[in-house]
Amino acid sequence: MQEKPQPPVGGSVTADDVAELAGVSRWTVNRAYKKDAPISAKSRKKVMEAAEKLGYVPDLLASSLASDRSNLVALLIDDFANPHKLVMMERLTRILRKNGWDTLLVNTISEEDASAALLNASQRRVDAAVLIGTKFNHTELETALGARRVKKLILFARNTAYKNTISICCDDSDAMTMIYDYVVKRGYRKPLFLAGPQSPSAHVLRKDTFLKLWTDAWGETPHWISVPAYDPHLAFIETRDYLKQLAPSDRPDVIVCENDSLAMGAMDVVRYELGLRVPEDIAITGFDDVPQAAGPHYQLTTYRQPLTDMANALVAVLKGGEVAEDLTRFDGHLMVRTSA
Amino acid sequence: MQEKPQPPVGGSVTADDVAELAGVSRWTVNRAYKKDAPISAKSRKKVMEAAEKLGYVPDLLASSLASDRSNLVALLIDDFANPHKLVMMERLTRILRKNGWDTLLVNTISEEDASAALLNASQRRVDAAVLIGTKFNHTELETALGARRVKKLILFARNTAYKNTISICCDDSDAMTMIYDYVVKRGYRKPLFLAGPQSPSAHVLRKDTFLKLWTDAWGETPHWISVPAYDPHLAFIETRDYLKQLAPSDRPDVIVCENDSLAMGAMDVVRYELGLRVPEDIAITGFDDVPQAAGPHYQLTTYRQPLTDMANALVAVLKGGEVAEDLTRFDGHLMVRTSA
DNA sequence: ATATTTCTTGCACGCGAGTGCAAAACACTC
DNA sequence: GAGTGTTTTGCACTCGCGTGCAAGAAATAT
Repeated sequence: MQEKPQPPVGGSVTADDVAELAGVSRWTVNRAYKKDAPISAKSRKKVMEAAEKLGYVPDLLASSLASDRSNLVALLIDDFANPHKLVMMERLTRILRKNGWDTLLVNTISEEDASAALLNASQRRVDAAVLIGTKFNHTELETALGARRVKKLILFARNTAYKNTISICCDDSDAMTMIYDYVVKRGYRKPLFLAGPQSPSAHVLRKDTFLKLWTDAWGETPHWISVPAYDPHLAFIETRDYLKQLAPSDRPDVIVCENDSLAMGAMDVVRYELGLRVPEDIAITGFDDVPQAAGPHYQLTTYRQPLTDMANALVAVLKGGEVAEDLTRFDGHLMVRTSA
Repeated sequence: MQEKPQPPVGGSVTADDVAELAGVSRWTVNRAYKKDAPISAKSRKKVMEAAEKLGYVPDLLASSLASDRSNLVALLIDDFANPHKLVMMERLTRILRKNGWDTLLVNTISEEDASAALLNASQRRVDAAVLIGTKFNHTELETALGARRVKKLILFARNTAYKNTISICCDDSDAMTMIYDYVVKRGYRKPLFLAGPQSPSAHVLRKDTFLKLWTDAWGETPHWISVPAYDPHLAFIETRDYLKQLAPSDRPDVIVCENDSLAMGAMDVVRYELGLRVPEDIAITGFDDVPQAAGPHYQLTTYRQPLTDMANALVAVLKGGEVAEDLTRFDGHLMVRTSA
């Protein structure tokens, strides 16, 4: 029923139409839209007025095709259970948009679809693929680069040794060292490390750093368990199963988590399954500083990454210059709250 | 440094290349990729082999340009504080992708950027714009339709009386009636309604329905307050300010919230600011059934919308057929948990 | 074997704009 | 006002593929 939009004329207005009305050539019309193009103020004005009158907007599809620059970025996510992703998406889309890029949201949850989705994105000639997922594997990356149209592959908030890839993240080992120092300073001595999926990808660095620091300083390696996804609910299950089979005297006095998503699940276990207090009985630390972490319930001591700076760095990379600084060493803050 | 991908030849493989290698014309190559196109099995096979060998993938940009069908949908969001959005995004992207559509994520948080973002999306000739935001205003919609390239405007999980717009949502008034019935059945008699922004858009229907039902049945209109965004933290603040100035005897016995995002904020107030118990002192209901609502902490009684069905309906609309059924009357379930 | 019908294939033209260069228009100097 | 330099403008060609139609090949009928 609502089948007839197109209040103006049928079809869309092209640069030719504008050119005719403005009494110039089509190329001049296009120039009018290009920042610092060789065009006189007068004819730009004529063009803009004509464009306004006709409701003309340049067609990005045609433009991308002709120029081989799509101003499109694919954002690949496989982890919609982690609220931090929402924060990242908001920040990234906003900052990318401000700089002229649009964002293609690609859901790579199911393994099979992942490479298909990536391929599909590449068919749109995205200027870059940004991964903020967790489980990406190397063959997937190969696929991405294999499809020649993905010009840049960027891991956001993740580090990796994989070549041909640009990583924008903070220094996990510095960050984890801060957490370690804090935990030790507060007097905790029986830590449990709660890790995410043990894929060959990024986060393991956090675990490894913490375990190594602890082992070097105290002579014994802390226990640790792994959760197959950064999902609070899965973290809840794994942590519960682990803690419940432990004698009370063997319980940790602090659970250091790879991120907030896991920390929230762990805290729920401590309180609702074990009936213990946080931090008096068991303290908890996270990573990411999701919005909920600041709420009265969790009050999570965690680490906040400088997302805005990182997003701006992403823009810089997209703009193409060789970026001088090291993009894997951003510094964040330790947010101290009451959970530890 | 990682500046030379393109393992194969420089530039990308086009249908012409494939055609040459396969010994057919370019058009036959394209036909090979088109479901039920007039082409012999033999030549399709030849083409596919050649394509495989060269690593050819059809260019969607060129295709969209030529066919005026982008298979792109713009997803507009202005509310990244509500965890339910993450669920929606996951569901929508997955189902859209399965049906051949890609998703452009457009952040419309800042009012100024909103119409610019929308315009920008329209320049990519999206097949439709799907709004899952909250504060969209009518002028924005006008802008969207004004840019002739937005062919369809769809409100997802929101109802509206606005013409030229397709709404896919569940029947808010049925849903709210279920909640009302439940609340009454459980014996609550002093409700407070916690509403979101009072824009001329959708959700007010939930508030209006509840207030009307209550007023009709009990002769007096419940108190209600409004939060300027569906943000748990803002809900916390508003609810706290309201409840704290109330004499204990005037406190509600149940807080009916427009959605879970608000409900979580409200519950935190009840517990951590008032030091009361949920549901014994004050019960709480939500709407949406976000993942956290099922966690041990909130255990929120809420209403779950049939997102998958709704997403499939969206696909049906995109596929263009006049959809017979009423798209504004999906039915969800009341998820009864311990919060009320 | 010839006439028909049906399936395949090739092609001209178009989608809407970008690029680099050459011609045209304007400015300025002496 | 001719000569030189600079700014503007126009144009041919290209990007990779879709559409509709007409010619060619293959299959069926007579």
